[in-house]
Amino acid sequence: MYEALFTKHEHKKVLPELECAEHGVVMRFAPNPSGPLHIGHARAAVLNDAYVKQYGGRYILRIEDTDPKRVDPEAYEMVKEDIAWLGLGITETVTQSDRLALYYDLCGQLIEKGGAYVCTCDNEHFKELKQSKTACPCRDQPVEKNRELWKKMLDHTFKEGEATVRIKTDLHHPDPAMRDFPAFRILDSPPHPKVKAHVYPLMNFSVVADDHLLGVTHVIRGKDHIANTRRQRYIYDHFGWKVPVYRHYGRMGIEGVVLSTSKMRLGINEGIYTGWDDIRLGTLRALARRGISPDAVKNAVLAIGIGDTDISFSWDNLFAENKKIVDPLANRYFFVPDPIIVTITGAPHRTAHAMLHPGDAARGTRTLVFKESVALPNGDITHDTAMVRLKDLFNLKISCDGNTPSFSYAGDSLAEARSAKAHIIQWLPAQDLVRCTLLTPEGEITGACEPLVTKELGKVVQFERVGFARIDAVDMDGVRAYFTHK
RNA sequence: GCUGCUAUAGUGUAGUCCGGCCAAUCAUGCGGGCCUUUCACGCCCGCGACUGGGGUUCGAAUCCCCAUAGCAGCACCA
Repeated sequence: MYEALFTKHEHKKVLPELECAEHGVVMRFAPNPSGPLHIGHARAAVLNDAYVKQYGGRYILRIEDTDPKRVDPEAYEMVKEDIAWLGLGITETVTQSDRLALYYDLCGQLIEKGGAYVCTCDNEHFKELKQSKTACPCRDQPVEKNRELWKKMLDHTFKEGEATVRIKTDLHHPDPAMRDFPAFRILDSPPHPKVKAHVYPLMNFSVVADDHLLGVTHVIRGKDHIANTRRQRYIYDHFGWKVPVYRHYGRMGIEGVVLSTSKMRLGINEGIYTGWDDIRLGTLRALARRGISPDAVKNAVLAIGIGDTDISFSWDNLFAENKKIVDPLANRYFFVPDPIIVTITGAPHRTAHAMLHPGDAARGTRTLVFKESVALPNGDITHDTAMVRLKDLFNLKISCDGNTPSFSYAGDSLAEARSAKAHIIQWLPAQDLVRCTLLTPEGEITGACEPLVTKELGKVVQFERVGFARIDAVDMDGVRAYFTHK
C-alpha cells in the first residue's frame, strides 16, 4: 500500500537483444586488480550482469592479474567488496595467476601448430620491421627452434626483454596494430604477489584462452578493446575455436571526476584525496559513502545502455535515479547550517512533533521541545525577513532595531504564515542540539542537527530544505554527514 | 602518419539494420503552475535536437559520398 505511493510507472528501458543468446549466455566481468572498482567498471559489470539475468546463464568474475606491475594486493579484496555492494549475480570466480600453467600449455600447442613463434628481436627493431610490413628473422624459424626457445623462456634462460612469443597474423594487415602482436613476455621484477613466475601471458592471449576454456559466449566491453577483439580473432582462428559474440560500448567520462586508477592512486599518495572513498572520486566506495545506492548506479548505467558513442555521464542522472530510491526511505530531520541562537519573547513552551517521513505517518514522529531559545539557519534571517514559520511549531516575527534583530512569538496560524508568505524553516531547540558537519565535494558546512540523527549511522537521511545526506560518523564531536544531493 | 569506430535537445536515450505511421521517444535538466507545515515527493503545462554539404528517391534522422568533430588502437598494460 505504502509502496504503491512511491511506485512510478515508468517504461523500463530494455537492453537490445543479443544474437545467439536464446539458449542462455556465459559472460564475464574481468577487472584488473589495480584498485577498487569505479563507475566505469560498474558499466561493464552491470551490463554483463543484466544480460546474464535476461537470458539466464553463468556470470564469471575473472581477475586479470597477469601484469605484476599493475597488481595491488589489496585490490583483490576491494574488487570483491565492490561487486558484493553492487549485488552482481556472479556464479564463479577465477584468477588468472592461478592459471598460468594452462596458458603455457596452450602456448606450446600454438607453437606446434605454427601459429606463434618466439621472437628474440630487439623491441625497437621489431617495431620498425612491423611498420614496414617485413617479417623479423624469428618469424620463419622451424617449429623445433621455437619449441626450444619457448623452453628457454620457461626455464628462465632468457631474461626480461630477451624473448617474447608472438602470434602470427598478417604482416600486410593495413592496421599496424594487428601485425604479429605479442602473447607472452618475460618479467624478472617485480615479483607477482600471488605466484612465482617470470613468463606472463599478455592480455590478448590469456583472455582468449580463458574465454574459450570457460565457455564464454558473449563479451561486452569498452570500444578501447575493438582492436583487441580483432587481434584475438587470430588466436581463435589458429586454434579453430568458436569466437564469442562481441559488443563494444563507447567511452564514458563523468563530469569533474578522474576515473583513472593510477591517477587516483597518485592523488591519494600525494594527500590530495583522503583515500579510495574520498567523495571527490568516482569509485564505487566513494559513491557509497556519499549515500548513492547500488541500485541507482545500476539503473543509471542500464539507462545509458551499450551505445558505442562516447558519452559524458552526468551526475544529474545518477542523482535522479538515487533520489527515486532514497526519497521514500530517508527519514527527515532538521539540520541547521551556520546556526544563530535566538531567544524568542512571548512564546509559550511547546513540544513539536515532526513526522519522520511526510509520506508515511506510521513511521512516527520526532519530538522537539521548545523552551525559549532556538537555533536558526543564519542564511534564512535577513534584514527584510519580517516573519518566518518554524516548521511544526509556530510563527516568528522578526523586527529590527538598527542592526539587532529581535524575535517574538507571532501565533500558531499556518494560514497567517502562508498569507504573509513566510518561509517555513527548520529550527532546533537551543538546549538540545548536536553538532553536525555536512561534507560536500565543495567543502564543509558546519551546523547542528537533531539528537535522533545519531541513531541513523550509515543511513541516508533527508535534512529538510537542505538535501539528502549519509550519516558517516557519530562521535563525541557530533555527527559527520556526507551530502548526497538535493 | 597509419587503422578503425561514432555523430539525435544542456545531459543520457529511443528511432537508423527493413526510407514514408518522426513537424522525432522517454528520462533528466531548466521555466511556469498545482499540491504541501521541507527549496523533498507527487501532479500539470512549457522549453529544447536529427554535425555540415552534396547525392539517390515521389519521399531521408534513416541509404550513398565528401567534409568536420570526437574517440580508440598502432605497448614485452588491461
